[in-house]
Amino acid sequence: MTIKQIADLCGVSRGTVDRVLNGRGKVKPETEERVLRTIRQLGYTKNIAGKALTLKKTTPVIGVVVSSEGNPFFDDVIEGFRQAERELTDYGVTLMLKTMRGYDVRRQLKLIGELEEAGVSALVIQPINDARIAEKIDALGSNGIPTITVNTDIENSCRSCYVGSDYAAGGVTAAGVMRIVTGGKAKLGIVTGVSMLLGHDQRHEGFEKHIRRVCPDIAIVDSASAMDDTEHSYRMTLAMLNRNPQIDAIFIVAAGAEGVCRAVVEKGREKVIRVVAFDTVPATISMMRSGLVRAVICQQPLRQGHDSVIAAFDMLLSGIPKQGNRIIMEHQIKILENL
Amino acid sequence: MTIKQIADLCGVSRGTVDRVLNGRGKVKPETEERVLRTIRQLGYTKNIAGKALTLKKTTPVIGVVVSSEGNPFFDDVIEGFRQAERELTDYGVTLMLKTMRGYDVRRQLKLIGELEEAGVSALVIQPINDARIAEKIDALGSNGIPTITVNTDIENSCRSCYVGSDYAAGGVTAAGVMRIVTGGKAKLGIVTGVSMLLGHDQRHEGFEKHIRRVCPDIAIVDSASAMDDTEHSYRMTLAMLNRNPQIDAIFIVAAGAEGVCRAVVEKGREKVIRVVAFDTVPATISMMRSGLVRAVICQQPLRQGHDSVIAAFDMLLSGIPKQGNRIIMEHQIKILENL
DNA sequence: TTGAAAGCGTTACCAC
DNA sequence: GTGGTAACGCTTTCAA
Repeated sequence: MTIKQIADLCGVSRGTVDRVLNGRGKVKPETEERVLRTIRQLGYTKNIAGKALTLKKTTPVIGVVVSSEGNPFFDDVIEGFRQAERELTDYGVTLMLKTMRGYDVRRQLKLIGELEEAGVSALVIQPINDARIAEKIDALGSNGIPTITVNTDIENSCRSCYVGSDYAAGGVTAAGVMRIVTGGKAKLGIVTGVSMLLGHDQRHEGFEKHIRRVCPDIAIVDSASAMDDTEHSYRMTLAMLNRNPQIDAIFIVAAGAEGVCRAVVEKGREKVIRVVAFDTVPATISMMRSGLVRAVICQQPLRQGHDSVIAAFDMLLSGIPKQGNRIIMEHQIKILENL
Repeated sequence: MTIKQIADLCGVSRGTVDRVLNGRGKVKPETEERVLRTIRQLGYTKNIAGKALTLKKTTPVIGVVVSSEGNPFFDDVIEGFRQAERELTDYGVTLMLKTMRGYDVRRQLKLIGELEEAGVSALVIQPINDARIAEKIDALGSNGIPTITVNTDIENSCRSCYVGSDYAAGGVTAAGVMRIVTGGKAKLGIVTGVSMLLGHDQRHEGFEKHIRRVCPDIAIVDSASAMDDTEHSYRMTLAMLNRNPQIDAIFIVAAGAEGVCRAVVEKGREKVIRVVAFDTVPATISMMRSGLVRAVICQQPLRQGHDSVIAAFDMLLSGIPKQGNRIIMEHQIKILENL
């Protein structure tokens, strides 16, 4: 079914059908009704090859906002953005990337505003889980600018699609890895993440619940807060190890592995403590090589970046996310051999 | 740079540039030279949006040949084929799927011939590693029909792209999993795969080499041949366990996990023997649930199917595989928690 | 409120 | 050998 066929069947012109399909108004109600009825009966879907060709004339810009500064995990995500951008050159699509440090709502709102000013056609954003951001996303949506959330999702907003991992499932996977690495027996310390991001708490909870359920001999003895910061996680871990010298395993919920490991080495416990962490950033990888980190759970940052931009493009092309409104990355278990 | 721009610059028509670009002949040598020179200088690449639109008129068919019968691993691969086919409906692309059982070269040649007769525009094939198949692939190539190899590759042919795993690396990953699952100490039996497929030997070799290099306390005491067949692997494993009652770990190189496990249970060794296997097929999954199989290495069959068809489509669209001539699936380590 | 026509980039076909 | 034209499906613009 093409627009032309619909038009012929209804005895109107292609332009009229286009106006109905895209809600551009200025169509007599009964004409609109007639068009809509035939569309419903014959099940029209926009042909993306045709749409792609016209899209090129407008050279659409996709805006991107991520808290990547000081967070090496995002190096790969951004590489994924760029990879997708290269794939989309034929469609005239370009990216406008704004990076920030930390999780300040006002700052994020400002960057979104700048992109809006610049006239972007779609948005890819790693949202802070805050009502003001959700509101902004909804406002953009009613202006015809779809938003894709990447890496972390946001509650109570009408974002078009989330691209990232299932954090709770990631926590369960990490628990399984811990089970195998420790042989099911350990005194465990947990280093937590950032509660401003929706995922970190979910991951932590998934981990603890599963450990308690299937590993009676793994005791969670203490926890420390890393705040996604190397220095902070170093000091907190050191304090934790001073409080609990019997700890022989550590789970790191999010960033901060470098600080944790420094503390472990400083206490001379690197032969005893088995660490399970998230994300294959350079620091984690080198500590895996040294044997301190036994396994890492990876959430495919490159693909997150790539797929989120492609999802934004799909929104421009067809108005619906091709793979549904949640594109979930599987967690990969990385050991020395498959780094 | 578009064909029209090139044409205008050379003072020829679009048709002529098209003939030069696609080698359709009937162009005066000096005209051709002129066109080629400007193309080289200005770096023309075909616009895929434009090409896609014309492709639709020809409703191209992609032919597929896989040895899927009796091999549940391929259920997911085929699901991936279908998923890609759905994504390509807008381009008028359809699939023509031929399945076979086992690895008979003549049979595979016959199926390829049938697809050629039917006028397919591109081929996706799980090739038997045999010179006759390689020849056929080359012959198709010179007739303008590109071939994508999926799941296993073939030596000495000019296939356009291989989509599948790196088998040697998969063997190394499996060795790492075995190292962790056994704590680095075991009497190991190996159940081998099918030597007609290029990958199985590579995987086996990658595994053994790595075990010998990093696990001095894992002794490889015996091996049995499974031939990708449940019955056969059952009998061979039983014989192996009778010969070597001290075996307490088994690595299964390819299919046949069900037979292996039956033999282990029959010998009453299911509490002692730790199995590491490949591919998350239903039988393997249920044995993982029962605790006999400790971990499975997965090579992303769904994505293999999907990406190979997309790669074939890319060949039709742009003449080169978008992601290079090797699309390598990462191996995923599956434990109970991330099945 | 609607229709007609041009254009996006490529290819196929027919005429010269 | 070569050029012109129509076609793929959609959007935009201009005219009515």
